Amino acid sequence: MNPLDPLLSSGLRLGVMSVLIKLKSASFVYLKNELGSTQGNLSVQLDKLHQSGYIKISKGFKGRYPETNCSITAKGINAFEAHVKNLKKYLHL
Amino acid sequence: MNPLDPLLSSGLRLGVMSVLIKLKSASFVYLKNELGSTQGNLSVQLDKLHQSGYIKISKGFKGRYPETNCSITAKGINAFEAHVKNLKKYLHL
DNA sequence: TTTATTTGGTTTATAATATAAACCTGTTTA
DNA sequence: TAAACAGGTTTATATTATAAACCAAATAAA
Repeated sequence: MNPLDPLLSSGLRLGVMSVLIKLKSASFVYLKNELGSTQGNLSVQLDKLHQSGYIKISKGFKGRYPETNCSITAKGINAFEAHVKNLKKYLHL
Repeated sequence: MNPLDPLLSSGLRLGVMSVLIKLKSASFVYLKNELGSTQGNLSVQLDKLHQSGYIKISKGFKGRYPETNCSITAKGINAFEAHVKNLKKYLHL
C-alpha cells in the first residue's frame, strides 16, 4: 500500500482542495461557509497548503473590505490526483 | 460537504480497515508488514479502532508465540462504507 | 547453561496537528 | 462616538502521531 499524503488527510484541507479543483478560485469566506469551518482553523490550514505549494493565496479588497482569494497550483493538482489514485486502492474502488 | 470521520482520516487506520474489510481477519504482524508501519504506531492505532468499536482484537498463540488477531465489526463496516461514500464527493468520483 | 538474539508486542516521551478562544484592523450602523 | 460587524490572524491548549525505549517469552549461540 502506498502511504497517503498527510497534507491531504485532514478533512478540512482535503475539502479546500476539493473545492479549488472544481472552482479554480474561491474566497476565504466562501470556503469557510462551504466547508463549515471556523475562521481560525481555516486560516491555519490554508497557510499549510500555501506553504507546501499546493495553493496560491492573494489578498485584495471586495469593495472596502479585505478579501482573501485562493486557487490551486499545478503542484496542488498533481498532489490531489495522486492522492485520489492512492485512496482508491484503500477504498477498493 | 459532510465532515469526514477523523478516525478514518489517518492513513494507517484507514489501511487497517481497508485490509480488514477484505480479509475478515488479519494478525498484528501481517498488518505491520502489509502497511509498512512500526509496531508502536500500529499498536496505538489498533487500540483506537478497538476502543471506538470499529474492530475486534483477540489475543492467542501461534505455536508458542503470542499472536494478536484483528477483525472488523458491523459498526466498523458501516463507518468504512459511510466514509467511502463521503470521500467520493470530496474526490469527485 | 548462561548469554545473546529474535518474536511479538506495549508503554512512554516527544513532536506534529487541530481546534477554539482571544485578538486585531478597518467598516458600518445606531 | 460608541457599539456591532466583516474579515481575518495569532496564540494557547487539546488531540494525535511517531519514534524510542521497554518488556516477557522463545530460540539460538558460546
